Amino acid sequence: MTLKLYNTLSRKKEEFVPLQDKKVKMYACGPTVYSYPHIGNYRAYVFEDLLRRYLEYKDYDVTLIMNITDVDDKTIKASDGDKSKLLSITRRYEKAFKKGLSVLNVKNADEYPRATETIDEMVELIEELLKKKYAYKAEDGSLYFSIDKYPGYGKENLVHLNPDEMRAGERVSDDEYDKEGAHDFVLWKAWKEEDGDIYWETSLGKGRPGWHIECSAMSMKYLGEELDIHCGGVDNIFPHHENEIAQSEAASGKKFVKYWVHCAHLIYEGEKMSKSRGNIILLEDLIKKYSPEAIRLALLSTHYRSQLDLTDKKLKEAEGSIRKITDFMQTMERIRGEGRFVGPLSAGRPMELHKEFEEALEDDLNISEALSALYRTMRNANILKDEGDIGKEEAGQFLLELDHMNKVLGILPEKETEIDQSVYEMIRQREDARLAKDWALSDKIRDELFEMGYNLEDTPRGTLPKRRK
RNA sequence: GGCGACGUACCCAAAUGGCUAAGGGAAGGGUUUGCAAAACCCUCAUUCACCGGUUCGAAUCCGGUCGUCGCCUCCA
Repeated sequence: MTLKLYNTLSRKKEEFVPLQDKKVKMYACGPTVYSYPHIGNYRAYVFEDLLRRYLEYKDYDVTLIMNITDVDDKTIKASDGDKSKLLSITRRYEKAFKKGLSVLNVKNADEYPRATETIDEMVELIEELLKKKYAYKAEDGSLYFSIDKYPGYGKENLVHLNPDEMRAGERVSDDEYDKEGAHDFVLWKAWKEEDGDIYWETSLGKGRPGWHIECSAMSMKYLGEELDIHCGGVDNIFPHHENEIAQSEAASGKKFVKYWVHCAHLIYEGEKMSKSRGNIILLEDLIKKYSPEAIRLALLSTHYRSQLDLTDKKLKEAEGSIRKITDFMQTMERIRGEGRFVGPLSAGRPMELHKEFEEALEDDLNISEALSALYRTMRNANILKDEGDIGKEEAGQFLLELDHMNKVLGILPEKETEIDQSVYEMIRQREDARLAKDWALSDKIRDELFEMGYNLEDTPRGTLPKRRK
């Protein structure tokens, strides 16, 4: 089986074949740390995590790099041109960002390089572009990339725009006034008074890097001049990624990225999140009402290339699904550990449904089909359970199936905590009471266990305790 | 104006030329159970925004119409 991914470059699904046998060099655009990340930002990171986990599931050796943009117009504005304030602000939001990733069970990238710590590499790259005449210095000392020198710009790569027909100038900011070409983009921004003490003295002059150059410099630093996968939100396609291609390929003379993979946006309750609407939703807001697993599942359960409308209803549904899955897992755990579930079994072995799960994900990460395979796996097992026709071995196999799928989905706890022996003792007492038809005592014990945090499930082969969430 | 995506049941959401249009949720009915919870079973789109066309055959391809949305130098 081969994974197929939709490549923005070709606008088609393509078979994924890494540049070098089983190694995957993956780069994901990270956050600009000037405020708390909202739930829409996390959708992209959760999607990237799904892709990364699936590649690892397929035994690829993935190296993932994610940048932290800790100096740009917004961060400088937020820190009033005070370098130490810049540091404290960006570190605070970087920390919040990483905390959110861990809450959502997003696996760590191999490196999170910061822009402010990659200045040398960026300068080096810009020097190379100057040498090759792709870059020029404007009157104010800023350096720009000249797209006239790079004929494929906007035509052959990610976007199909005609630079002459673009509505240039509508939102040209004041610090871009002396570019030679209307669409040239800045590589290095010369120092201005409002930048205060936020600047670097380099061979390029006193100033700071432009935004686009950091991703090129960082990816080259950690992954080399050619990458397998570069991902980010669809909004980055133009101009950010188009610019990255231009500057990287101009400097290296090599094809920068083999597969560009972009994630669609998230809207909330049918509306785009924006400051003016006042509907920016932070992870910490949602966490008050929903479990991290449910939030992760809700973010995951719409295909990454479709716009996701996150709603309260959807989150509640996801919460129910998580309960259903964890409940199932616990049932199987108990059966696996329960002595009475041994004996001759007539039904067939568990189906290898993780194969169907895999086949679904092979097709550009078709998550709906994949989740469908998960639900069908659970139903197969539950049918056997209801018929009392499941034993320790089968339960163990179903758990293995579940574990396979969860390696990719990341929506279940890694390991189940032990159930205290006293719980089993109480269950035995309740079973005695039930045999004696002492329903009052039986129900009293059940209530006590409920208070202790357990639901009971009576099956043909005995009672199973399940931890309440 | 240019580039692009989408419109499938009450809701969410797959299937992209061919067996009965996945799966989940909600709803109704039932089985099981001392009761409960959970689970399981049944029902829930002769039809895929609309109109034409191509084809033996279309939700899927082509043309048009209507509607929603994204991008066109802040953005995940």
